[in-house]
Amino acid sequence: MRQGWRKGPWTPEEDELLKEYVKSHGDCKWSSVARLSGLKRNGKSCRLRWVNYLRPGLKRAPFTPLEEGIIIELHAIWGNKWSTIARYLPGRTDNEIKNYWRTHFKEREDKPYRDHKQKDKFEAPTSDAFLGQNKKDHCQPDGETRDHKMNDEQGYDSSSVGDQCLPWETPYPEIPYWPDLVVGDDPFLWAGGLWNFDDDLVVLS
DNA sequence: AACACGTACAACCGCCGATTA
DNA sequence: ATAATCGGCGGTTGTACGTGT
Repeated sequence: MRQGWRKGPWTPEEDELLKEYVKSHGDCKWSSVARLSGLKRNGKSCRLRWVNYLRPGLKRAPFTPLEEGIIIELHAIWGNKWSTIARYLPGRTDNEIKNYWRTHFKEREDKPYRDHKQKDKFEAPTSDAFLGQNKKDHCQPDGETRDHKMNDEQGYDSSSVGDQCLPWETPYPEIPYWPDLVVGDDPFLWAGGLWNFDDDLVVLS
């Protein structure tokens, strides 16, 4: 392994270098980023910085109650499949959702409502509020939530869309599913052209 | 005002699967 | 067939900032 990679917080100069690199080479080939961009960061660090911070279309705004509801529901289905959950929340990264879950819900999962200061805040709307009545139609017949450690045998059909782990049936047809290869970095989608959580869910016709 | 504590978030680490030589 | 490399993912840590005492 190559020694001497820089670590720690990114500087604005490094961000600019990385943006320039992605502009000219695309957001791939992270292994060559150090050689081609002049950055003293390894590929993984560059990829992480790009995906979680620099990528166009990231919201970087507080989670809305609607987004909270989506996270709660999808986590109940998929568990800690943060990247999968993130595909349903354009403009949000898996890291962002993971952090949000840990700070807002994980403690309560262990000790419900322990945090008196957050109790009221936790009254997040259930997805019923925005998913309508047919939620159960797309869950397990007995209404059980699936094991959080669901694996391929239990439900993923990873053959459907390349490496995208689609559930064997989309749990919520009301929520457009956005695998990366569909959404990509389309500024229109990421900018909320189809999604506007500040108001209401805009469903594709 | 100073300190302690809690929260939020950026970033790193280790593992795993896919790809390539 | 297999070892090396790479990209992606989830878990964890470090720290800046806010809030309470």
